[in-house]
Amino acid sequence: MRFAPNPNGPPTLGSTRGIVVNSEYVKKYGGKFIIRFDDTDPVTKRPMLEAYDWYLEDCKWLDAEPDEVVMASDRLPIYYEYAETLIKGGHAYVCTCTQAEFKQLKDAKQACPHRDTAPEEHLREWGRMLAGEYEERTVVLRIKTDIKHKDPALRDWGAFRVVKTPHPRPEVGNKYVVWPLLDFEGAIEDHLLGMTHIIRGKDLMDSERRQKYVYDYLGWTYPRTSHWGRVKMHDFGKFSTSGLREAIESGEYSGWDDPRLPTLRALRRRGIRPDALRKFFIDMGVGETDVSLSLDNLYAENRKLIDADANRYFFVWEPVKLEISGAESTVVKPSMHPTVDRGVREIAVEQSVMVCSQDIRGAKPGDLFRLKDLYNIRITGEGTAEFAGHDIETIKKGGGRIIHWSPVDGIPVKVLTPDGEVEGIGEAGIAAEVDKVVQFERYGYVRIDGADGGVVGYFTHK
RNA sequence: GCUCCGGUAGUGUAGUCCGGCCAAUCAUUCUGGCCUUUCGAGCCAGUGACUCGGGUUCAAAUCCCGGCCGGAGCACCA
Repeated sequence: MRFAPNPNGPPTLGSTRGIVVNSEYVKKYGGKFIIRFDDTDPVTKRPMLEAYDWYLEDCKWLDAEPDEVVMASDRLPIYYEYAETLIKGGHAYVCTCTQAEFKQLKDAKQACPHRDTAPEEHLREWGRMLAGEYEERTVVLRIKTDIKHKDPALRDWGAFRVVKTPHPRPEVGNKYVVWPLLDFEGAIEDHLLGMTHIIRGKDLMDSERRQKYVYDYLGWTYPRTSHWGRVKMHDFGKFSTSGLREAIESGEYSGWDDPRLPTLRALRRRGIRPDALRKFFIDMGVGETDVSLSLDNLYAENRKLIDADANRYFFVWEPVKLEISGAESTVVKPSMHPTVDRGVREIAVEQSVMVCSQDIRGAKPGDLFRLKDLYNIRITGEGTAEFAGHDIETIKKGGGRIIHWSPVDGIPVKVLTPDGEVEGIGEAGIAAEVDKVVQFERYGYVRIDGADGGVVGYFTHK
């Protein structure tokens, strides 16, 4: 099995499906998992040097460490060799039609003038291509299929073109001016790497039919294939790698791990666990149906994994101060977790606390509230309340609400969410949870990213 | 325009190849209940689907034909 990305950006939720599903088959049935970088386009989908490592990192994180890593840009001489074989056999030809000319002929099921000249001539022209004697977009090597094929997508397709922009990898640089297109590179590699099965997007369905011509000419057997449909994520808008890159460069996003992005780096930073992602994609299966999915399932899986480990804390957003009269100073000790015994936290309270403004908005004097783990209060005015006893039962019977709160000397906390930033105040203990996922009660799970100069958290999910 | 795929509850999925055991699986969402000093977790219950029309058959989600809807390919992108 293989996963064959173009490293022109970091792995996203979409790539994850390829990584997880392919690697899962290997785990289940044996065989090798190979990651092959299809980095044969130095211009339109120019690879990013950092992204090679990002893919490897993320694969490892996803428990999908490849048995082998191949970079297509290292292997151009191999592709040239097979191209030559095909030319000699009369199965490929050098075509100097313009794109528009060829399209017109192809749509009319007509061969172009170059198609039927002698292989020796094409071999000579191929040599000139490799020598750099042709400019970009003036020449292409085509694979002969059936120019009258009823499906226009299968008629004589391009296998190599001229690109004079240097490749971003320094070890490749400007070594080559003739680059293979995906259908050719992939066809050769899948055979050479001993691929028995291919699972990929259904946008590549016609690739199989095109590549089969090459396999037939070379006497090879095509791997077994299956395809999955288009994936739309309604939690994220439409995005493309190049579009994201622009938005990041313009400062719209903070980087490739901005919590608003569907990249794996962002999800990791938000505290999504790799096993949740694996389960999510394995459960999704490999149907050819187009899916429009919501991340609820992923979040639900993740919640099951993190809940037992997530310590509870109070975090108050849109904080407002509430003065409480008649209460004694005290230190409360709420537990870290409601069902798992992991000790307690200590919070000192004098005559005031911070609460969420939305909780007391509209409250009238006389309304009863329970400050969770502390005591009952009765509202007496705008921003003021009075102590109303310790007995939880009165709240349960009287129907007052239980709300959370924060000490007035708490620490500032900023949470980065897919919908923007939320600022507030929280317990001091949060600062000790860096790199862990905690649950802010009545808010959601948050991964604490840093605590220097105020706590910054990445919102995981509710 | 030509060609190729697909269509099971709000969402994803099992079942479709080899018709009956499918008044249709699982997960999630939503609703309600229990429990609980979280609007969290756990437990319980409920709502909710075979795209439509025809055909074959004793019997169709499953096979055939047509319509409708959705997606993809027809690049010197991957």
